[in-house]
Amino acid sequence: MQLSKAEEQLMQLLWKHKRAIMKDLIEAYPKPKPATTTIATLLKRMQDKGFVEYKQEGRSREYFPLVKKKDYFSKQVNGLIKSFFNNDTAQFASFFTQETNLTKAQLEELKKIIDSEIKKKK
Amino acid sequence: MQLSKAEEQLMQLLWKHKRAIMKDLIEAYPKPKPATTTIATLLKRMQDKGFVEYKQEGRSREYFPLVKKKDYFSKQVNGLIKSFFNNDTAQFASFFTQETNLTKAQLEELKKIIDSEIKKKK
DNA sequence: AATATTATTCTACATTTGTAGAGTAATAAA
DNA sequence: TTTATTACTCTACAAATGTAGAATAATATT
Repeated sequence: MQLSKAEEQLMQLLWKHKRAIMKDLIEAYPKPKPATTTIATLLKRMQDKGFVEYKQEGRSREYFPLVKKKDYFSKQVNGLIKSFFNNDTAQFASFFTQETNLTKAQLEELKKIIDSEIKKKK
Repeated sequence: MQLSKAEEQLMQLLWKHKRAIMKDLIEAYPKPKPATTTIATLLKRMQDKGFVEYKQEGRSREYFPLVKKKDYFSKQVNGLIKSFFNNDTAQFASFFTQETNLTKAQLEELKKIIDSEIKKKK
């Protein structure tokens, strides 16, 4: 099952905090902070979906992510690549490189990374 | 406004066909083809959202996309980069390069593309 | 102890989404 | 022209989502 938009936003906060009680999470929200009950609902749903767990800590709970941000992100990107490039990762990569506004310096940087990846693969 | 999952899937078909009447679209669906009315509903909603338009062609309509696949895709990727990498495209790029299973050949290929991009920027 | 504060759960409700039947108009076939 | 077929629109409805008030339990204040 997937996280909805609102859930994903909250997940980002959790990833950032590593572990957090509801209070912290709400504080982390910008301007029109949602009601505590809203967050409570989201956390509960995220638990049901298996993305979050908590540990009772005194009177409150310390929530923490069950899935790594990296893994979640990878899944997202792969989903995109799958539907838009028919799973051809390389095609995506070249598209990305050409369509994104990376500066020359960033491109150089990227090239360096790719080079070291190539070496690793060897 | 955004396309929902089902709408996006239909959009992919439209992008592939360039222009198509409902019949073609339904045919393009795999195994458990949705009811015609389902597709009709989706097309209507997509119109409301401004992603699709049609031209009456005899007794049926020829539907066509109003947004380019490329643009739509870019927006998706940028959304991801924004929420996961705080808008740091380069960081995303390096992450992508390291986490994706590109073969050595694909990496070489990508490197070539990046090189030509670098030259373009120069 | 009586009361206020917190942290959660329960319930609720408006939207959005996925799916499709019923109805209708236009056209084609008998 | 009577009937069947097509191509839609309208209406419907269950599930998922976004949001939050009311109720409750546990704890902290007065």
